[in-house]
Amino acid sequence: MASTSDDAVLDRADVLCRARGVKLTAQRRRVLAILCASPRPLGAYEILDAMREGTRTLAPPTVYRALDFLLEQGLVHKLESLHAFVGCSHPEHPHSSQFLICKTCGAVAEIEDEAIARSLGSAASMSGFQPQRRVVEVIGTCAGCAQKGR
Amino acid sequence: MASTSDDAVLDRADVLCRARGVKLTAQRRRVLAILCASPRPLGAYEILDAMREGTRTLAPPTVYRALDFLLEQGLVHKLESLHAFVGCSHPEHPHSSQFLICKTCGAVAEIEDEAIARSLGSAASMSGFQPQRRVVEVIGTCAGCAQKGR
DNA sequence: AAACAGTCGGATACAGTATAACGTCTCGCG
DNA sequence: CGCGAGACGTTATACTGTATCCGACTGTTT
Repeated sequence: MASTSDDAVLDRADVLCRARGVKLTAQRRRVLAILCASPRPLGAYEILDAMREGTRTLAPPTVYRALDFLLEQGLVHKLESLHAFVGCSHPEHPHSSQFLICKTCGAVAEIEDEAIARSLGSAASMSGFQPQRRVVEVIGTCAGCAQKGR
Repeated sequence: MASTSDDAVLDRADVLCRARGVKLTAQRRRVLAILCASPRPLGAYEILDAMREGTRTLAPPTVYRALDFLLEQGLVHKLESLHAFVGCSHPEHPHSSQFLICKTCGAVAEIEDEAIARSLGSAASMSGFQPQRRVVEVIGTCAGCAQKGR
């Protein structure tokens, strides 16, 4: 189910890539579209299956290459604790975000919390460490599932 | 190279497990010893190889079972971004710690930063999210490698 | 001692995740 | 046109993790 907001995301991605001088090819756009249309993170092989809809015959490297590109461009994120991928909710500015992952319903909320970013940064600089990539994932129960659960 | 401090860690682990009424069996102790003796995180199959030294014939489940136990007891941590494991540097108290991972030399520093824990906690509670597990890994360049690098 | 329950671990097989290596095609450019 | 770079197809394979079944050991109960 591709909603209008998904189309909007894709259009924004087009604009971004053009501005950056990189190519959002058909395959890459397709992977992004599939991720945006999903309410939950998808594994690479789930994406692969989705792309095969309609008799296409594709192999894993195709998906991984597209994902590599999208990750580089900040258009998708990888959830390390799930081995899965999500579309980024605000790809315009470079950012390092954090994720709240509900293990009950599988939903993932991407947050961008300044306090977390700051405390991470200062902890790193205290050790003279130069951060390049930040993985921040909190696994637990979302508000909705906590409600139902009790 | 099992240093004296490694032995100390193992002894502390013995005491901890006894106090908790769980068994640090020979296999589990062995896995912990291998992890503690390594200056860098090890993958499950690297641990497996290390355990095979001396003609023993072992299969993956043996290592994964031991790792599950050690993870539950907080004696080792898993680094999601590396698919690898490290010995915990302070297993006495339950804790959620954070990791600085140098992609140049492979060294990992485990830190326990109150500010990070607090900001994570407050971001979660703002969404009504109940955290169970926290994955915080910063990938970058450690002080030593940054020195040499330039 | 015999029977039993529970835990640990050996062994085989397999599922899921990711990449290496090589070939082809296309496009932009000199 | 000829060339180089990038994107993609294809095959094979490596790496990570689990399911399942079974045997060995321990401690307990009768």
